[in-house]
Amino acid sequence: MSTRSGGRASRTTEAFHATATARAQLRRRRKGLADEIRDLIVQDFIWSGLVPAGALLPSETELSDSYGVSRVTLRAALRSLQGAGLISVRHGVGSVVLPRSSMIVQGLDRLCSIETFAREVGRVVATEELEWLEVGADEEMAERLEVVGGSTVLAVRRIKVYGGVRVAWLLDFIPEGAFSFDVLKGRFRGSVLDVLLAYGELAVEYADCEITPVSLDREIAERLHVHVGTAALLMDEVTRAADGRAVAWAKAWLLPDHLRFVVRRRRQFGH
Amino acid sequence: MSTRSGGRASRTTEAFHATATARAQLRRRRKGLADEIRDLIVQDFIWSGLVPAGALLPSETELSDSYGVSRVTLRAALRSLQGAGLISVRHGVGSVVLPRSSMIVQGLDRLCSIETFAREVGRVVATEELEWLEVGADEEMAERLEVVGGSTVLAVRRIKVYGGVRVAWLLDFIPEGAFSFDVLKGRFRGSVLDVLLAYGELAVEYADCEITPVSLDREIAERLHVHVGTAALLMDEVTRAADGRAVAWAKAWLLPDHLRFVVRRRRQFGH
DNA sequence: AAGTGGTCTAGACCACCTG
DNA sequence: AGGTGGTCTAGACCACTTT
Repeated sequence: MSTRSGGRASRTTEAFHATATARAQLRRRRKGLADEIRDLIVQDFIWSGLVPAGALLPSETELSDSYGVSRVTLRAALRSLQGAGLISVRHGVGSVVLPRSSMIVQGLDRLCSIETFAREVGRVVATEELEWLEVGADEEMAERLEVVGGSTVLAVRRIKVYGGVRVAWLLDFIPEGAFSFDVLKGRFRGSVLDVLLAYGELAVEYADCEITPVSLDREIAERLHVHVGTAALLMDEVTRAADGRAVAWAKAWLLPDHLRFVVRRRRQFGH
Repeated sequence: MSTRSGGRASRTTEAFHATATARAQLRRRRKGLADEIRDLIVQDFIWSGLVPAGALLPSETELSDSYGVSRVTLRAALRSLQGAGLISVRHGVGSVVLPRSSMIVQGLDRLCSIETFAREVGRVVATEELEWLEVGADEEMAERLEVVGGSTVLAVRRIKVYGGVRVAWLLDFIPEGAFSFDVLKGRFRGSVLDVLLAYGELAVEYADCEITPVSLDREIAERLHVHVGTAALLMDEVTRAADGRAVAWAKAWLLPDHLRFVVRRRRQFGH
């Protein structure tokens, strides 16, 4: 077997050659060729278990031949996998599949909700004091969401409760036109992000998130039932679709006693 | 003048064409062509003030002709400038020079030093109150660095100063055997990480970093010349080589007034 | 020496924005 | 319509690692 730990999956490629090329013909192009090839590699070699952690993917030349794309495009796909922490690319050696992180805490670089994070570790986060409001965009909202001032924005506010304790105060703003307000309210189960992510047509891709340590002022401290001056993490992020459109602006004040924030910092090559 | 705000700097390129091409011939290649071109663009158009904030750089075709590189390479340079937040590239329009932030923006998922981030935006951070100590590993150090208790550990402490203001208190621990203490001290220019990253043999790959908002206690508040209770970000991270060995443990207390922390949260692939 | 990834090029075509 | 950025290709050569 050519996919043993440490071996290269050369011969495994052959089985894919014909079908991969055919599949590439059928591809929908809205995502960019490199991204599609990336997803195919993940499915065909990593998720399938064909190449286990520690083993090498087929070489760039083999992969580019298999999928019928240029080596430049194939390399863009590998670079993407590297950026996601799925493989490590080593000069003169090959692309090593990395072990899946056993991290229990949520990585900040993953775009998913507190609910999803809790569910993954078998816990439940409750939502309290939920409020929906339709407001006119003030100057800050207009700037962050890239809409004209005064246009309608849906605001959602609520408290997150975990193990009977208030752990976060969340505030979301969704501009009119980005997503149907009615659908959002109907499908809402505590997280705006989960609804947006579930809608493929919206193509939500990423959020640029700024992190600031703050001392809670009276207003928010009262909401969270903690003392004024308690240290908290403020996450301020704009969620964007693949085309760069802003689809939501979220602010979250998070208490560190019950939530841990972890991020894997990786060495960069392209810089 | 073609570099007025909102205008394109077309004609300004002509002046550079001859000299830029000549300079490109003389370049040293150890940095990668795209990175060198990026640096030249920053010097020639941005730092020089030739293209003010809000105005457009010359087009990609013009720039690639000027510097004598392919458009692919030129685009890699622009992508890099975009990643550093110096320009905004807009389809069908051009590359807009962005106003320079007085804050140092740190992409949390990138493993690089405060010094490197500052340098990328043309700023400098200074190091003060530097102290080196060799200590025996206590229980916590032994656990984090995965060494036996009591083994020798090199500790480095210092304050980071930016624009005359104290912005961070840093503490690093390096276990014996991971890296020559003498080489580290000799090459140290303010950042332990930069020395480690520069050593290819060490193969430093990533750091797992935990982020916590804290209210500064008296000891650290005094070091940073701020009030007790000031909000700060505590970053606690273990830096690891490709083979998983721990090569350093760092703790940093960072004041948010002059440092910004951003992270791009990405959707997970496939589903 | 052979095979791998790293970089760069010239050319082509497409999608987007603006007059 | 014309210029801009966005993407992709085929081919070439270099640098690194392993045999």
